[in-house]
Amino acid sequence: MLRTARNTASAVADGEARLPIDTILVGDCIDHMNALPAGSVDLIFADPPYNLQLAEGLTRPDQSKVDAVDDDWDKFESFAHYDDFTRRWLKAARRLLKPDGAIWVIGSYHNIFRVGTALQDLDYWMLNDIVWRKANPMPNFRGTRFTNAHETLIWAARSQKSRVTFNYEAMKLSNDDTQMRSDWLFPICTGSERLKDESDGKVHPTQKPEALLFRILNATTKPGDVVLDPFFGTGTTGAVARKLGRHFIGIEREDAYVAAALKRLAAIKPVRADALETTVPKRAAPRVPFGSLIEQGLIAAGTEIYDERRRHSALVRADGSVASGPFSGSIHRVGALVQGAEACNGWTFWHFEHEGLLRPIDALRADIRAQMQLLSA
Amino acid sequence: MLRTARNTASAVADGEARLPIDTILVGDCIDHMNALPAGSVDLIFADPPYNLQLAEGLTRPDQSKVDAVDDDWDKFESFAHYDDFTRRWLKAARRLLKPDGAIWVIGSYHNIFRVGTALQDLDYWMLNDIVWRKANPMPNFRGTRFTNAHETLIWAARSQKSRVTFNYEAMKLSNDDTQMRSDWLFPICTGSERLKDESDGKVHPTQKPEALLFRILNATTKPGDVVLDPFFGTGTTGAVARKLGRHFIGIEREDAYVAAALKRLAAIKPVRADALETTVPKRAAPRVPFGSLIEQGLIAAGTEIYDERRRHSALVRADGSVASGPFSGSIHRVGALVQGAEACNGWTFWHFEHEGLLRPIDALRADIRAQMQLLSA
DNA sequence: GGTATAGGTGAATCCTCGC
DNA sequence: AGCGAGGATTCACCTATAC
Repeated sequence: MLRTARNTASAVADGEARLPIDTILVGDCIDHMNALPAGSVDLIFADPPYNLQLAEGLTRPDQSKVDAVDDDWDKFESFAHYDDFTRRWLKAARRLLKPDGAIWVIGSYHNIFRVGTALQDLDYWMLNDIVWRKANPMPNFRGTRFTNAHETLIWAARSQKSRVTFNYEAMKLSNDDTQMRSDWLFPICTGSERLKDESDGKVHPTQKPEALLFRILNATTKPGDVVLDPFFGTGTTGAVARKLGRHFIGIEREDAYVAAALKRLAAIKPVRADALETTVPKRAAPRVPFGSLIEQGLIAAGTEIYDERRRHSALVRADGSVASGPFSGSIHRVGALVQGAEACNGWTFWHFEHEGLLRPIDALRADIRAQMQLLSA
Repeated sequence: MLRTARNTASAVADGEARLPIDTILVGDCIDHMNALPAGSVDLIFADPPYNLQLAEGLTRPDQSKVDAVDDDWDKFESFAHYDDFTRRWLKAARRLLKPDGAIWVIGSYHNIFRVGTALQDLDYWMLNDIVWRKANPMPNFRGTRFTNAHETLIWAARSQKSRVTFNYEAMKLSNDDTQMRSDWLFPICTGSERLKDESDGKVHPTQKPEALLFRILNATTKPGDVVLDPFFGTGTTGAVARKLGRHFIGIEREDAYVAAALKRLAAIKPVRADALETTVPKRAAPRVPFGSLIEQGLIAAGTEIYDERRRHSALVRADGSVASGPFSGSIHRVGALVQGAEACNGWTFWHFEHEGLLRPIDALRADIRAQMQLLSA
């Protein structure tokens, strides 16, 4: 029997009539996932039990006891049991994903290799492994190993042919205009962000920082997407999803975590809608054929166009093709041919003369797109 | 039939009468390992094929072709075949290790999860996973994923009860007196260190940097130890072992690699024991991209920011971009656009309001850096 | 002889749409 | 489904050449 805790009046969209959006489902994650409709979820974030094999009673050099993860939910009899559990929840998760859906799983060296192998065996398609470098990891108190200063995340598509969401431009521009790398630096979750119980202890032993989820959801979901977290804990995924205008479905077994998550989620304020807007990336911008530049008089048939260094030139013809020596065809084809290259982006390769300077013809396309924007507004 | 290439007159120690020390064994690594005496090796370093499964023909944005790893030795029919190969060589390797011996294996997300699972299944005992962060990785040319900027190493003991060598003090000393962490930063192998053939091409497609092996051997072997490398390639492990006064046994199948390794090893001069200390680069201030200020809650999405004289303003958006009138993009890009300038340092140009006063957003970056410094101290 | 510019390159599972 | 065409995409190094 499944119990459902609903924390908000949920706006249920068409076609998602049975999807318990912005809700925590209380109980076993495999049972709950199997009861949800197939192909209904955009992204899954999972922070499964790590199967830590800790010896009893780790103490710090000052003899104080380390509050280790020793909860029952992290206990498995063997790798075989852990693998069985892992494969069952990953299989249930895959059924829930839309064809272009993706999954994130976080883990440590105790379990991430089992998870990665299972993902590959279940025909997920690996996209990246990401390293969360902890700014403030727990030191290795015994001085017997390297400080365990990172955790590993796997980002995988539902299948090899899935065309997953990746907000490349957002990642790049938020990273001082260079590509976001696979190694991320964040502090662990401490201070006021860390949920405390009545006796001021941690509510959850492995609460993840919101910054981590912020980057994940920003990078691999769109506003309005549905994000499922089968190991919801105290609801970090839900909290960030709400802030970012995404929907969540949480599944959690422990009542104490559910209670803490509900309280936390009730206090979340979504960010302003206009702060969720993103720059339209070039690849999502409407297609503008070169011919329409000529039709609209932005460039005249008979004009000569050049590459940046004037090593090549071509003649713009009335039918939207260009000609250069023995070659003629599209701006792309001719750009490739004159260079002896396989391919070429004619929009950035070719330039026209304007007040003695060369400007890429892509600037004219941008003018047309701006004009289209105005007209449709 | 096994062939043996011996590059030096080897000093054979007592009890190691049959151990081909400081030698390259030419041929299949599993055959060779099975022919060596059990329990005779202190450490194994292995850089096995990664099973990359690359598609045809990746080009850079400038249309130049990427010289991919397409060697036959990296081709496997399926994960099952790769697993079978992995388990066979790891089993042979384990037989060779002394009771307190250990192994290092390096890989990428294509193979490292298979390797890690196999290690655990074969009763190796995992000690750390280590992340080699590449200072200069190849970018993601298509803008479809995060830059694959690291590789993963696993350090594992022969068994749970092995008492492995770990030179904790040496690591701490060489790391500004703080514990060495599990994330290591090194450049990839380029320049004069990279072995070139007659036509100036690379001899081996995946030559590892000596700095990586330096740290590994410094951390987990003692002078005089025997280090086996079953995928010897052009002999980085052997070169560093000799420099550090350790013995090596290399196994390699490809004659071209063996020839290059022999030539390389012949030129190695072991350094004096007292000169083994490595110089440690000063830790640079961590780069803090604007997006991480939002992720970490130092500035909220939806906040307005201004230039010093409030002539311009912009909206901070959740994805790390800012928007001002018709412009949106990075803090730098939009700073330039609103001024009509070519470039702009957004960190000093944009300000936020704090108790009625404008403070540059650069102050928030300084806060994050100070916080990270504190946390890691 | 330094300095500026140009060119090359690295373990990479690297596109999308319409016919 | 496969195919062809449009057109999107790069960072930190290194070396060589030109002044």
